[in-house]
Amino acid sequence: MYEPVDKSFFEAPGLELAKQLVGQYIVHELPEGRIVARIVETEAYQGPEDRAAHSFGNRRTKRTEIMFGDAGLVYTYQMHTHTLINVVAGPVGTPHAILIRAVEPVEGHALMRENRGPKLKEVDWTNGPGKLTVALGITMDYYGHHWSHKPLFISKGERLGPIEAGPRVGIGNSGEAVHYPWRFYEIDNPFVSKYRK
DNA sequence: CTACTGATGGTCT
DNA sequence: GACCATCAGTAGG
Repeated sequence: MYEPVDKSFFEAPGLELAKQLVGQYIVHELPEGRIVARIVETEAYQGPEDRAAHSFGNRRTKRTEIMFGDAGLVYTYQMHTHTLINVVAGPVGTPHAILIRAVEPVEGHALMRENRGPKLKEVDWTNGPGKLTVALGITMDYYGHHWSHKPLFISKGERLGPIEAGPRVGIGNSGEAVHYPWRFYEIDNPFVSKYRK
């Protein structure tokens, strides 16, 4: 069924990996059941040159430390009241990361509905980086986990439609980096967090 | 459909 | 004490 990808999957350069992640499955195996979701939107953050990255200028703190480690590690962090989740990219010492911005439910719909609340429509369960972690049951405890290991892992999926590149979301004060087209998403997929004019 | 806004708490200086 | 890689709500076209 669903098996983790090989560790070597994560060795691609940051921008390449961000594109390749679109279409892959995130699988979370919980005692209550299995949740599977397809990645439809990602963003690449490439410290130390990227003003918008937490690791800009090789800033190395308790929070960013994991990005200096192996590709494929899980980088979680808190944004206001939400948990956001990333895939570490680049060789050891290069603090790149890919933010998972939106996914599409594949399996475990009942669990996701339970996690997000019975009043919400399915499209609102996972169409944003802070929403999908709640839906999938992902917490800060996964900081430093590896995406090739159970119970939370990336599994081979399929690209269903063409993807498009555009500027990243929510990084207002980042100078030139604001315009870099480092956001990748499946065109017309209803779970993509937002479309720009 | 878009645009704006208040709530929110962890992290870093 | 400032700064957010956000969300849910509301108001209006």
